[in-house]
Amino acid sequence: MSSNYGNQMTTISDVAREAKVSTATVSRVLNKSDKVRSITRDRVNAVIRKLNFIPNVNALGLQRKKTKTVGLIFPDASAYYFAEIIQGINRHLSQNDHQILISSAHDEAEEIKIVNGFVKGGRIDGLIMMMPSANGNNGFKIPLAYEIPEVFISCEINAPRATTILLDNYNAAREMVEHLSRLGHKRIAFIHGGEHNYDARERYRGYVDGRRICQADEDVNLEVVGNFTESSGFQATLELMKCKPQPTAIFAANDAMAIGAIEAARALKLRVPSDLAIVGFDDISSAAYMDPALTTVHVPLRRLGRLAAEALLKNLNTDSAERTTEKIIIPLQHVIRRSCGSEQTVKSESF
Amino acid sequence: MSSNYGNQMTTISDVAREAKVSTATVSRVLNKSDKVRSITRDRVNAVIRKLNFIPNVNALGLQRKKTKTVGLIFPDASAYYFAEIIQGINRHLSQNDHQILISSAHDEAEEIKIVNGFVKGGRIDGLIMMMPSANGNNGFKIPLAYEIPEVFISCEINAPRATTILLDNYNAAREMVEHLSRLGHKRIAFIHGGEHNYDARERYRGYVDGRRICQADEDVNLEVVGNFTESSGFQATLELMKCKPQPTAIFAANDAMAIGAIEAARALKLRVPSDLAIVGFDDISSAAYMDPALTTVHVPLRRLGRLAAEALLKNLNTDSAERTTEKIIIPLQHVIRRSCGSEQTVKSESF
DNA sequence: TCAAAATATGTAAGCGATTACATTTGAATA
DNA sequence: TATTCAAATGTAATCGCTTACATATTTTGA
Repeated sequence: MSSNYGNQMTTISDVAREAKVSTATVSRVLNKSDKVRSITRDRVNAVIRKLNFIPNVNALGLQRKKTKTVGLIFPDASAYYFAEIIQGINRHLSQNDHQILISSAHDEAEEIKIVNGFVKGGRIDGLIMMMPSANGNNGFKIPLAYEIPEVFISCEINAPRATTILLDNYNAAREMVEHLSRLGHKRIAFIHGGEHNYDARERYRGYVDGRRICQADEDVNLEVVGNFTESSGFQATLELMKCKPQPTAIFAANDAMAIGAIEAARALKLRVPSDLAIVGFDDISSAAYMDPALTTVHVPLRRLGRLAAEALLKNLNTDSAERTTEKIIIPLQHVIRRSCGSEQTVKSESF
Repeated sequence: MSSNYGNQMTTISDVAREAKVSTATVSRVLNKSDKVRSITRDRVNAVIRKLNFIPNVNALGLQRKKTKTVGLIFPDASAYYFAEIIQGINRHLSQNDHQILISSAHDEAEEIKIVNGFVKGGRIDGLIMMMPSANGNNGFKIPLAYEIPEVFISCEINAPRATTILLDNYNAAREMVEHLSRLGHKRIAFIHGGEHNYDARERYRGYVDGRRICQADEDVNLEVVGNFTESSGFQATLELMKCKPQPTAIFAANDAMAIGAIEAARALKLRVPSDLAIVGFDDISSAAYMDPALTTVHVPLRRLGRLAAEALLKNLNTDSAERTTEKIIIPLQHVIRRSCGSEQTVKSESF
């Protein structure tokens, strides 16, 4: 049983002994202090290389109160979202010599517990949180009290001295409705992603406003609530098509539900887009390969991740008093494909 | 500039002072030692709760040589794979009070550097590596020298005292060919995933053997190399269909390439499955929703992740001398849908 | 050449925990 | 009540590193 780091950890003392200097000097070399004679520096560096010495992170963290580690919290749900964003974050952080500690939380109580452990345990220097279900008024207060830099992705907490990164869901959704309207649709249905989700709420808001602006039908029967899964999109569509008069277009709050909607249309022997136009949101990778290819809104998830990482790094060496409250909004672009029935801008998918 | 943990970190001394005991006693309470009088224990616990004390992880790591952290290395590539597996790992580890430090590496040199930093830096207690491109003979030696427990996912390094978890790609691929053969196909083409990938090589091996067993055509023109992307599947299919006589079935080494193949068939005005049967491997979530729904092999990625986490945890408190070399092979199941043209087992996709 | 100034290096305390060992406490026994 | 001994608690060293301060060395200038 038990075991320490297993093999011999080389420590700074080993290096000092071998190089015939004190640990202080080794430390100065490691930290690129300028007050070391170059001949000494070379000797120490040679030993460091020879022994393959890497400073112990725990000792560093204990002493410096910095761990070069960033915490990343995300909900269990959307694997695709998560995977893409984390890829963006990861790339940028590792290029800047920082590590990522991850954890997923189902609810806010769990989230608070995790963040609490990370921060008070001295594990992390900064925090990136993805929690679309949070909304300022449900008591999500604790993490904000900590004085490490924080970046919130897609949630509407108005966190002072933190950075919030949001997608411009509202305008993209409104413009999508306008696009459908220009194609002649009057009865444009919407499959909601669920009240508890920030992105979903914003997309819905864009839909409602777009519908009004275009003077399309404002029938509440044209709105059904799904939960971002294919099967909910399928069910929602069956529901919507019972409505009289039937909708001629369906706008799903994400691509997965749009795929379910297409499947449902097929089950109902409706042709997409001629009988029923269907559009989504996200531009997942398969959207371009489906039949018909899905008209949707492109969401640059990796870029989102990179922006989050950049924002965090910027604040990592900043005293909390100097930090500002920032909100970054990412504009979104439509990708017009076949499923909306528009022929005007059919981009040839470049294989 | 600068900043420590920001707000007051409560330390064990704060607790000791407040509870009027020594830090040793607080430590004993924290570690559930039985030699603390219950009245003292209660008093200390009350203070711990009152001050919201959480032990500093760096101090713990320095002292105990254990960080309750597991390193997770994966290649940059396959987001879907990664996301699913990590979800499985994450769930199991967090239930068992362990954190995950992630990093992605493009090549093995980078990988070695990262692992080296993690291990010698004292950051992690164990390691899970996903690196399908590794193969025992290309000098991937260094991580194996460390004495922390290791789990390798989908790679064929024969690591002593480590656990390797593999998918039963070979048999699943062979059986898929047999299935196509039973449907009457003689010219079964294969889109390879690339020589550098373990899963791809195994699937190819299964294809070759299946083809021979079924006495299907053994024409090298029926084999094209792709790279696991949709577009490579598209290109590969255009290539394959130039072959005379044309293949009547295409087996793609993963679903993404199968999707590209279907797209290509569509471009060539071929109907799937009547003109050309197409099958994939992975069972990605959209496979069931495509048109036609994709016949494929289901790969239980989350379970794979959980198994990896379990295997690692099991070894975490085991001395390296007591560790055994283990190999876990996960059997795979086919999912027969429409794209292969089989009507015998069409499972109704349950919405 | 020698003192003063400037620069390089060493010494030792401390970061926040654990733990071997020493000491105190209190219950049991005579 | 005094004595003994086990149980409870405290003291201080330690983990690997940084850094203020002390000391040693080199450089500079007269």
